[in-house]
Amino acid sequence: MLREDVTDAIRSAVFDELAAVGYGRMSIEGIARRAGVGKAAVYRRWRSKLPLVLDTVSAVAVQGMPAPDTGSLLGDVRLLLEVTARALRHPVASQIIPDLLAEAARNPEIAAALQTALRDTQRGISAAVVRKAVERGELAAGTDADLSLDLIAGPLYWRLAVIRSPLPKGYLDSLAAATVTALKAAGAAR
Amino acid sequence: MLREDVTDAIRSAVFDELAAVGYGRMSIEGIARRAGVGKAAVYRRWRSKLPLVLDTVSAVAVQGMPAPDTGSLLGDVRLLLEVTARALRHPVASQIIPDLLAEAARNPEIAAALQTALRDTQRGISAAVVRKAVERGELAAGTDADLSLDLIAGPLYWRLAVIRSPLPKGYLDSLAAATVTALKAAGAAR
DNA sequence: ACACGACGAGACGGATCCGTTCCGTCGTGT
DNA sequence: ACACGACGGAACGGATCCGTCTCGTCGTGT
Repeated sequence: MLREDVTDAIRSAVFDELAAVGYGRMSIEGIARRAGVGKAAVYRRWRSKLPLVLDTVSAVAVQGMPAPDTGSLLGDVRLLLEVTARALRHPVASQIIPDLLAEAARNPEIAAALQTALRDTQRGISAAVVRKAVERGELAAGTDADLSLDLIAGPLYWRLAVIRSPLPKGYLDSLAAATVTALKAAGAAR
Repeated sequence: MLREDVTDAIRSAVFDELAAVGYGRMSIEGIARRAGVGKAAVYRRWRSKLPLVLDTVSAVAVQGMPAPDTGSLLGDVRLLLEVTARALRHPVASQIIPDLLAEAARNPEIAAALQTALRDTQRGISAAVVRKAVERGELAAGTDADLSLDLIAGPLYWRLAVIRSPLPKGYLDSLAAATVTALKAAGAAR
């Protein structure tokens, strides 16, 4: 019977190691060292680095974020941006996510794992927000779901994970307002 | 006298190696092998991996992109998106840029190099586009330059470098129209 | 109370890379 | 024409990691 506390220590060490050195440089030796664990304890659970990371990442993704439902498109977008910003501010997340996304361009299995862990979740939430706005008459019926996700998620991800600049006071409000306007324009354009 | 063809072969190999394995796994041994060159030829030019990459990246960034000037905000944004999309479609670029950006979160020297190579350039172009639109009366005078860059660059980078989905026909047109609307809203909000 | 087995530690042979040093060759500048 | 030096190749000791395999210890289930 594998000890759960050891499993947890390893999973936690994977996150720290991913954040510290990235997937490329990550080593099982380093993870075991960081977790205070023998290498055998790791190999007893996962065959290699890839399944270890895939499993650890998938385990986190299960925590599905519920779609916001504030009654207005602006409110939903504002809340969605707020939650996303909070997630992307965690130093560990903002290190690991871009790192794994870059690695996904090279590794189809990582790409698939991130697809279901991040992309599908966000796409679903974004689609739900748009759908409800259409029902309320705030957006045109044909509003493109993919373009909507790009408009909602793109600027904030760019700001927090690419440029890595801080968010000035009131930034999320301005961004939410601009995004809602963009969504309306995107629906009207077709 | 160092031979220039050898220097070029090394620089080219750096790009291929960065795209193939990423900065973390990149090795001077691998670069020399790929370039068909002795390791000494590399060490004769650069002291280690970091200056090699910094120098190679900086060399590319010199090719400054001119700010678009089509006479209308929509035209400028549309052209800017087109040029950016073309750049981000190059497989090598779309592999290297996210990889180095992720590494930049760990390495201040890489961060500084990318700052001047990418960020400052884009920021300048975006600011010029916004400034001209303000002069034409298309945007309010106080339109925030940082938010504008986020709105212009974010969705397309998200789409091409994060999600990595193809651009449907007419996507750039819809995106440009939505972005222009967002920019106008961003200016009016303050 | 006892046995099973997971545990941390670490040694192992093999692999890869580091940065340096030595060759013998070949291109270049004067 | 000649010498200087950069070249590709290869080897070097040292370092790190791989994946496996031993230890002796210690926790757990029955």
